[in-house]
Amino acid sequence: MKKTENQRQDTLYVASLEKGMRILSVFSEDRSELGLSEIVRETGLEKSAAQRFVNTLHQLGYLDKNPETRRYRPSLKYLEMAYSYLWSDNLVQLAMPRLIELSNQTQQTINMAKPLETDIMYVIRMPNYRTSFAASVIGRRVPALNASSGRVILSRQSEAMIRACVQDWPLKKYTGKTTMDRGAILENILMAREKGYCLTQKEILPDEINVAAPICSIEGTPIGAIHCSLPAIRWTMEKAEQEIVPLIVETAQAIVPSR
Amino acid sequence: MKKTENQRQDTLYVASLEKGMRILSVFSEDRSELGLSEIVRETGLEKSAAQRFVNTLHQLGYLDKNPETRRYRPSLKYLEMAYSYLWSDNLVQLAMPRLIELSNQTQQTINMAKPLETDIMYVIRMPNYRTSFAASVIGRRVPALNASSGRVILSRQSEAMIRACVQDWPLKKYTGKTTMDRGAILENILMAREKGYCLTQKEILPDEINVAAPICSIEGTPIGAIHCSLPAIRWTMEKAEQEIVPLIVETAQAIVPSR
DNA sequence: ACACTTAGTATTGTATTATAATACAGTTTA
DNA sequence: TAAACTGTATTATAATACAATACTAAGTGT
Repeated sequence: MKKTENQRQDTLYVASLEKGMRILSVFSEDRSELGLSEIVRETGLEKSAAQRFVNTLHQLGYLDKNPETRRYRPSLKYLEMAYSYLWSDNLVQLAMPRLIELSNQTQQTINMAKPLETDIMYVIRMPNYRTSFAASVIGRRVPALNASSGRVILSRQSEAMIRACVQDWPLKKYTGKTTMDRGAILENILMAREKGYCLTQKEILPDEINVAAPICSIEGTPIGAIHCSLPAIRWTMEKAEQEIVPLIVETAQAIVPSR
Repeated sequence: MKKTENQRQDTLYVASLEKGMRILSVFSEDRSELGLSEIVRETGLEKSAAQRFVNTLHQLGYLDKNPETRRYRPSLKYLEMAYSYLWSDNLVQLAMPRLIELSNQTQQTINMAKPLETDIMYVIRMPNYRTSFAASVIGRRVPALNASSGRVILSRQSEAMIRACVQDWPLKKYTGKTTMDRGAILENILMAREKGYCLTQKEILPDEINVAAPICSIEGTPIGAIHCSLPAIRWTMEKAEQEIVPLIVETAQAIVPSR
């Protein structure tokens, strides 16, 4: 065994726990069922280590085991954790009733997202018409620069910060129409900065118009965004601006977390 | 230190990981922000142990730390885990578009739940009018006997099994109208067994009528349920039976997982 | 403003516990 | 029918998690 490059080798760091969590987190959108050897491959752990940790997680109920195939899957405990999170986030609690209301009014798909590193993560989703599965589940991460929510959150930062982020942050090509031109993205964000909301088109899904407005703390720092997806077949940017924007902006502004 | 009652003391069980998970899972609906000492109290771990594990989980990004109060909260990683779970569950993937459709048609609150030990857990929720926060988030657990979904899932088991469960499983008093009479519950379930759906009233929320239908595998074993909540002010059991039941039952029957 | 309690943090020597290696047993592939 | 691959079980070793304890900071009550 080569000496691992573990800098944080203080006595307050439990390496075993890290390995266990590595296994929990190896399951993902495209890795939803894994056998032991696959886990070994994906995590880089020793076979015997993987064996012990998987076994433990199975006994604790975090991984379901298919006795036929001997492969593992995330269990409902994964969902229970989401429940704990959602209760701990008072922004979610504040926003929930208003988003339900908004979803009712507009009869469109409504989301709330929070910034997470260079991404945004969807924390509330209320689909209102047939969309991709990915677009209907919470916990999804998308590069902030790709999403109207991410852009409108960024738009509340200093202009210097915005420029830096637009330059450095990752960007992913989702559709043929995904803007990969960082200049255009900067322009879009600066526009959002002026107007107080962000409009995008066909960035992540081919036939979708998106409207987003920022949620800010009392001090003015952006902590999330509400966003509405509209089918581009039946909507135009102009119509969205007239009919949807006011509702989104008003709802977002009404959400001001106590602290 | 007394010799712990750890039966499963085989070499394939990593006790450290268990302790770490114990900390992750101590956060819940009513424990959403905890300091170190509180964690010590709630988990029963040694102070120094809690210190190490909390520290590790914080460094790994699973716990957010408020530098002011030095208290910890579940991080967005908790949500990311839900995302992994949802992708791994093909029942969820199958059901999602149909539930969106159903939510559209009925304009009522639609849920999908799965059995989990003696509870059910909500895995999809689509609120359509103002409800309690608890009723709008996934991952929530409710005793199976309390919920129409739980009952309708049970109703597809053998009558012997039903009787046993109705006798033994836990029951929680949510409202003044929550049925604590196990005889009445049995009757309700047997009725559901005949009719193929379950109707309840004011069991968990004071002004709510619930309609549930089972989702079964090809072999006929119940693996989940769809359920609709109606405000009792505007609905009666009869109206629900006429207008909602057919839609719910049809949707539930249309969901048959491949294997 | 005072001691006083409670909270979080840092350090260390020890042995308990996680460890890697390896052997074994089923399954699928050629 | 062998070969290559899975998952499972066992063991001796030392590395790592451990509890104790001391320290510091922040509240609490008188």
